[in-house]
Amino acid sequence: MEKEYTVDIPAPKISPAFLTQEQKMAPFYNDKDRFLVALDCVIFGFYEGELHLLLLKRNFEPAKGKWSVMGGFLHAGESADDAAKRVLHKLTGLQDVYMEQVGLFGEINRDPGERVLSIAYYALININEYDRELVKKYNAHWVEMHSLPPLIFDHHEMVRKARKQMRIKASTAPIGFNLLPELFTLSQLQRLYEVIYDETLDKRNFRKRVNDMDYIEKTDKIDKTGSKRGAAMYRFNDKVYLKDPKFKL
Amino acid sequence: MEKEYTVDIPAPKISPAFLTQEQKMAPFYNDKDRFLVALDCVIFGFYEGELHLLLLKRNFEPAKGKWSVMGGFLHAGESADDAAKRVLHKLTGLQDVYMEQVGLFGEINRDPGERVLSIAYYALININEYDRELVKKYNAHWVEMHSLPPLIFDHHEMVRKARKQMRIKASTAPIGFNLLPELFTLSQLQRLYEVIYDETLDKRNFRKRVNDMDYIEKTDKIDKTGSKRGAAMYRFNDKVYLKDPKFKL
DNA sequence: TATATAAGTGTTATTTTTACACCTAAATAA
DNA sequence: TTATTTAGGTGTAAAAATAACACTTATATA
Repeated sequence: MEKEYTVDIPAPKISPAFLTQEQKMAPFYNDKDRFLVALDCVIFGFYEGELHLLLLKRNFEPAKGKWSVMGGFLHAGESADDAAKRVLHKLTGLQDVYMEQVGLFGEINRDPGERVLSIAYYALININEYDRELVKKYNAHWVEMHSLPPLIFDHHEMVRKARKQMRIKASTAPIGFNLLPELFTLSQLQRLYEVIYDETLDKRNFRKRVNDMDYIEKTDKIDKTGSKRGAAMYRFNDKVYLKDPKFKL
Repeated sequence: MEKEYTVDIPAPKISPAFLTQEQKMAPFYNDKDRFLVALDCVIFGFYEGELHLLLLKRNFEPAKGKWSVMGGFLHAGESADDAAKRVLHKLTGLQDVYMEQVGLFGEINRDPGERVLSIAYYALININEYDRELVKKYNAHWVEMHSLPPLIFDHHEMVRKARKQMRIKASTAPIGFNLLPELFTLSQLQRLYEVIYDETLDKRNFRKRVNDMDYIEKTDKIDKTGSKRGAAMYRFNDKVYLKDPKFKL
């Protein structure tokens, strides 16, 4: 009568939801391994015409001088996405930031201390808006993508994957605007896409394509900081974009 | 003197590797939550001109009649990728199968029983080669992609994401061949890409492009099963492909 | 008022993609 | 034996997308 619940049931996986209380208590189900799970967040920023990462430098032993991306541990009461948001907020003070999961990193010895799984995310932030006090507190610094220092563990691999995923996404979805201030010039936008794709773009062809996107709106503001002549400032209008969400740059 | 190791150290995450033994023992570090972690594998197969999924049907309570993808729990001694291979092997008897991680699913209540994180993978298998006895034992069946039954938990979301990722990957990497027998006709190949993209393709344009790919080699074998006339059989040559790995269909 | 600097603007050539219809080989039916 | 049926196999031209390319303009500063 209890027999139908023995371990001979030909079910490849028994979710806890499908277990009786007896089963949950039984040794067979109790011996499932449990894991520490971390979140690691690759934070992209754009300034002075270059892509940067916000990295933490350890100024104490051990591993003094090594760098890492911002991380934290997953808590029992929060989803993975929420935990990633918490970790990002802890360092930058920012909320409602564009984030995407990169994937789970699960090599046994990726953390040489104890086994820790890590869920990597990337975030795109506007470099003008983060909390500089917090960043100072964590000894974090903006580092140019092209001259990254040695990173701990598999953080280089995370960065590499995040960078690739970001590039692919940025080509078909208007996520790049998260890296810019609300108002930007076309030269800034072009330079942003040049560093995202890591290739130069033709100015006239670029502007032609931008011109066809109704949701990139010219404002009457002029930016005088970048040139003597001054450049028209533009804005991304997400309401207009959502009416016909097509993007290709 | 012990002071530098207190929890006031301004480090956002302390990896176990960076902890002293004292720290690991301390309550602050011991209270990190640990999680059950599952692997779920979305298995694609191609036959009778349609994409199929290998799904498990529960023929016992609870949730009798509901379906799921193949899954299993992560063990302490294996990497996530290895665990995914183990899970796939357990159901199909196959090794060295093309697999890709889809991502981590981490909503708190995704499993209504107890919290379980799940790392989703997808696999592409040649439908002629799996172990039918094992599949029968697990009560698994091939189900057509266009008429999927209700699935447990967030498995529909996993399938959706796996499907999308597979489609994108298949357009720029020669992964589709994993779904075909070693020798195949151009009609079979075209039909495969039609179901992957979910759109019809022009026969002449398709063959023109295939013809430009030196690593899709014509053999002297003729397939007589699909037509009266018989069709030339082709083979994917990965050695040739790797000399100049470009693919676009 | 001359100079330096980034902003701004159209046209043409090239490449890529799409559209499109008939003949062929072999099995099967008449 | 001949006709019919069926999937296999083949090339060209139009259309669309992409890439190449150079000069004028507005303004601050020398």
